[in-house]
Amino acid sequence: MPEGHTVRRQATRLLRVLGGRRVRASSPQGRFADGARLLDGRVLRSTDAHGKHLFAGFATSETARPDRWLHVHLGLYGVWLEQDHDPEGPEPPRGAVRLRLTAGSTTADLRGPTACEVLTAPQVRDVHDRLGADPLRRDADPEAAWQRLRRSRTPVGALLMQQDLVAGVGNVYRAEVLFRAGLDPHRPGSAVDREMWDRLWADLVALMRAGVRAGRIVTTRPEHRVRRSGPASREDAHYVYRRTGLPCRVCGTPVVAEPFVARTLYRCPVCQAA
DNA sequence: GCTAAATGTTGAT
DNA sequence: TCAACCTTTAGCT
Repeated sequence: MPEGHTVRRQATRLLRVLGGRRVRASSPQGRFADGARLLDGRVLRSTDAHGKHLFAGFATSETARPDRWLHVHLGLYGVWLEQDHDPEGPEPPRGAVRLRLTAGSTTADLRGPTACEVLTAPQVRDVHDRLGADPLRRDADPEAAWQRLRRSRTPVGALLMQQDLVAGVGNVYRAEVLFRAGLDPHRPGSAVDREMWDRLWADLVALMRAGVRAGRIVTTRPEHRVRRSGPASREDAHYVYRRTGLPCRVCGTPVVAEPFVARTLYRCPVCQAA
């Protein structure tokens, strides 16, 4: 589930349902008992997303500035589950719930995150500082990313996944944006020209914004789908991601998959020729 | 019904 | 380089 667009949605959602309210925090699973205690009884004042990292600012009152932040990274399995319930209380936790946040009749359960911790302001700044340009953020600095990319011999397909370069891109957006650009993932960053980088960045901004709106990743243009009208079906959502052996939507060549930097890389060998 | 893989990162070896 | 985190789903039988 979680690439940058998902985390952005969750940040918005969390603020909408729990923002401005005094929150009960607990760790039914027990692993985050100390952290939950630090948040329990505080007011959720703000949320933010940078790449795949979510921050939630908690304060002592409805008007105070946040003085501690919940920092969550979902990793591969992590998930937020929200429930509406009557005032007597939420349903008992299902599965291993690391953190439960409740205000009024709304509860958000966090399960399976890679990171879940309470940070101070300087520590939050440290996390931001080691993250790169997020296509979903207004303060993103694609120029800095370009300056690093153009000096790197690392394949562009690997660079796009480096969160300190571009934040929020995962395996789906990586594969899809490279396909849409007609770019071989193995090409070194230094062999990507400025025009191509600008195109990649603009496409990431457009695709990820669409992902935030739709709540899912859709990268295909209608003319490349089996069903050309209406919302894209699950089968029609991607050009190459998880389409190993299926014909490329543009040229018909079977899509190939290969292990690449500890992940599976999908591409069309013709549309993305070296 | 079972197994493997999955949109990710960290920390140990 | 690999295990761990922890759950869901796709693809088998």
